[in-house]
Amino acid sequence: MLNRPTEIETKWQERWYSQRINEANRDERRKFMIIFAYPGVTGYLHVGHMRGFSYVDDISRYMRMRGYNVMFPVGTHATGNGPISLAKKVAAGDEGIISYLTRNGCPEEKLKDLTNPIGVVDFFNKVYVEQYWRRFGFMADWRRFTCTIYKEYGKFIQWQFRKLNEAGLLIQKPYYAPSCIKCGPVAVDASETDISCGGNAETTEYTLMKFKCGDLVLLAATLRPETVFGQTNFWVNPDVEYVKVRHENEIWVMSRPCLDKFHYQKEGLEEVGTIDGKELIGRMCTTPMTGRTIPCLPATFCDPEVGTGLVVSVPSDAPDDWVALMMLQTDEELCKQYGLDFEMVRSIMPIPIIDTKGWGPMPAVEIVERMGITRSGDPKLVEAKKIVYKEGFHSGKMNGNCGKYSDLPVDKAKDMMKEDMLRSTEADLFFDLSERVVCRCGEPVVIRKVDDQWFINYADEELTARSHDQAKRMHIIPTDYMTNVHGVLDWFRERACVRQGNWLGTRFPFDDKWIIEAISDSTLYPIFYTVTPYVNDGSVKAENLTTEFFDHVFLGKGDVNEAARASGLDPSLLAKIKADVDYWYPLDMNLGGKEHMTVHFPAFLMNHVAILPEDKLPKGIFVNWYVISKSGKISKSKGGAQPIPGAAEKYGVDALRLYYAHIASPFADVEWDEDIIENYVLKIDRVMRNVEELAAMQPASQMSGIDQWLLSRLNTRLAKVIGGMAQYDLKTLANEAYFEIPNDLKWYIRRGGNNGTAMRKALDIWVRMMAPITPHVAEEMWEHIGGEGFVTNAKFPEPDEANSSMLAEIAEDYLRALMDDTNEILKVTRITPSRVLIYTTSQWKAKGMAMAIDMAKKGELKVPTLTKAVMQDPDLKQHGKEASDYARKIAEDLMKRSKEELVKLEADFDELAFLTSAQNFLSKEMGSNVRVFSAENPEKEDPQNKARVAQPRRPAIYVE
RNA sequence: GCGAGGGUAGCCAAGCCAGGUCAAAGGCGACAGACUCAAGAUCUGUUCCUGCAGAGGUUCGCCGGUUCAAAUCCGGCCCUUCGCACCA
Repeated sequence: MLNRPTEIETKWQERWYSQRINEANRDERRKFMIIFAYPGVTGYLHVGHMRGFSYVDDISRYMRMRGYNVMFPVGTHATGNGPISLAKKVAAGDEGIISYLTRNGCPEEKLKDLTNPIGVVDFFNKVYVEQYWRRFGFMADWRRFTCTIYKEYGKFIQWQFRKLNEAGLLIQKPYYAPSCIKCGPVAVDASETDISCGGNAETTEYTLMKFKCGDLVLLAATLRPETVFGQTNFWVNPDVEYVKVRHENEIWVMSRPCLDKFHYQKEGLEEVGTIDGKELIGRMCTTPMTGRTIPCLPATFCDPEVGTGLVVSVPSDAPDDWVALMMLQTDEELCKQYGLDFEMVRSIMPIPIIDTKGWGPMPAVEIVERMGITRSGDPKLVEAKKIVYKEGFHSGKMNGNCGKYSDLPVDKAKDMMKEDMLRSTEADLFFDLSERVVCRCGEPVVIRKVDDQWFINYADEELTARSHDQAKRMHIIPTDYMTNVHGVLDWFRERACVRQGNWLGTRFPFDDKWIIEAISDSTLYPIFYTVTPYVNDGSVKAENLTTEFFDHVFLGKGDVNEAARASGLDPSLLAKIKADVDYWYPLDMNLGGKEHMTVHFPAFLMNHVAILPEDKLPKGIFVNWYVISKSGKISKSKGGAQPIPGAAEKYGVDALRLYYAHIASPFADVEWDEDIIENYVLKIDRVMRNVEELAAMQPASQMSGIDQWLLSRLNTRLAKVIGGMAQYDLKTLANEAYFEIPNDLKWYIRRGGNNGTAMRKALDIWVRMMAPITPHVAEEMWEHIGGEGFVTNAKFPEPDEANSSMLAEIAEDYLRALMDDTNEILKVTRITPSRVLIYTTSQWKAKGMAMAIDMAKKGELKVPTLTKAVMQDPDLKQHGKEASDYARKIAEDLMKRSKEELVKLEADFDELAFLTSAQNFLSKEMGSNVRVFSAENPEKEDPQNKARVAQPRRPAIYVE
């Protein structure tokens, strides 16, 4: 056998792929189609990504060994601006990106290809397929590869959108989206793919309320429109210069940063001048809705960067306002300075507006007092605001001061009052980010209004209901997600599905200015893999992929000849493709990382439900967790993780695959730790040497007890593995095949097993069990033990009743327990034994046990019942108190036993004969002479009268 | 804020849904022994506490409950991780 992993990998990959056993073609077998959610082309991937990918290959290999015709296609997702921005940087000679590329193995001469986005995509497509997936020996059908920017893929996506439109699921309405002022829309997310800072920012919706102030309109931005009835005054920052902005017939006042941002959200804003905050102070303005007159007062906490830089004061419910008001009301000097009438200021009283359980009428006043806050800018105010807001929002009710909104819960009143003010044009909307966000290009990110944004209406009730139904029928792993996915489906709303700007992707079929967005073009795609081989071999071209083509092959619409005419394809080819689609689809399993739980998986499901007939809806979802580094998630954009080819070379592909499968349940994050990987490298090596040594064993015709034991054990393990794999439990497979079975084999050898015939059977089973997870070394071992063909194509072993031997398993368990007991005695007594004497149970105890088991099986076992029965039996009765003590003891013991254990205990197992046959083994193990007697043997040696404590399955032991 | 997960021996990690075979698989580490000139590999034993006879005691985040019986079921609490929409 070869022993260098890389040699083994190369050898078998060449054979697999040259014989094309990885290619999936329709035949009579049951089919199984599995994919992983294709990765985005954003640069080099890292060892963490291989976790989920390798699960798919493990499962696909297992399923093919179980007799399924398995299709495992791969592809990539290149939609978006990732490739564009990468190409730009390479073109600009950015040193960071170039060092990142070369460090990951990009040859110098390739760099020039990476200066354009398509070059980037082509390059990485090759890297993913060759350096990752083929390198890992995947049984993927490479002929089916596709990428989201291929023009044929685009045809498919356009068809998908036509179908969504026909289903009435495309809608158009205004949208407020984060957008770089230069690059267009960006994703604001913590991994900061598009942006260089501000990943945790959220979009906040402010209600802009208008306050008439002479010929001006002051705009106050608020998150709490429901507090209108509690407004007592207006806050202006005296140190800020505000701008006057003409909008239609009004002159609005706001801070300059606000105007800068507002431009992206509102048409027709024209700056017509500026006004100092100081000038506004002391003026009176009119509140919206209530039409009251309130004064403008000075406040330094008004930040021009937040909202409009102008704030309306609700001291009853806003701690900031109450504190500022208190300060002003006790500072006559300051009031004078601004020319304010001190008495007027002092006469301002908070107006209670919300009743909140556990609070008085004015929570802000209350909490400020409780927390001992006395001045603006106190950091405790942040917390105070949070508490009051939260309590009020969730459990508050508008009180009698609130006109027609009285008695409404706060969360309802909030929406109603906002809507009412918007309708009466007393308010407007303004969106802002909760923190500063900067694009990768260095320009700020703002919220931009898009008037005619297209959405996919995932909120559609019928679609949602049907998706729920399908989700219930699906095999969703882990089971937690099976329950959770329903919540997600309900929460799923309209989703913006197209965008403008410099992006790779498919043109929106109804309006060329839009490009279909990155998530919307990656939901229905698994079905496209049924067509890709024909695209890739040239028999179907982009122009053939007409609506009629897809309607016919995917939906079974229309006559084949009509569809052939419309698509320009031969009817026989069309019929063949349709038959393929009907054979392969639905998709049996879609595996993806946990990040897909709230967006990709529901969208994947809903698009299928929206477009495809019932018999083509997906059947399974598998969610896997991450490999993380010590510092947190290994991030694509931040790098720092081991490149995949380097890891493959260093550890060997099979060791890595075993690591992924065995290190933890797929539903837990694991930490990448090189020392742990090394252990798996050793494990693979050990297993191979094991097989080599065991295969050399000479055949024997006679089956001994230990031979039977070995085969029976394998049987038991197989049953467990196959049971687990019904849930794709790769960890159990890995644990049994690579850890438990080697331990069994060790025991077999230790017990003197040396039957090559039995071993041959065992190895045949064992090697096949290893084939799904570590296929390369499994092939190597399979070849070595004389297996036929590829183990990849072999059947997965199944438990064979003929190999099962309960007695053999009972015997070895019994022996182990005896050895453990003896060891414990030796440990406690610190005796180095010169002689060990063992006594098996006496007949009357065996009889008592049988009676107890009988009762236990009927569920009648109780201490008094057994004691009574025992004392009525003449054989037992003669042992008097010893018998009744024994009865109590075994009754207590057996009541705790499971059914399986009772069956084992009941089995007719001859302890004396077995131990006698194991006498030599025990002597060798103990390093001393071991002798076995029946407790009833009158000839026995029994210096300390130990024999009488012997029980069934619990021999007495004497050491000296 | 909304939603979901997790806390198991020195460490990693099964077990929990279907309570009893659980002082709790497996791995790693550590210690001791065998083999070896030696190291490594391999094999054997030990690795919560106590114990000179195979036993007993206390454990599965904390508190309480259900039960003959709880790591497992129920309630509350503490800590922690994750997802939340133009990243896929």
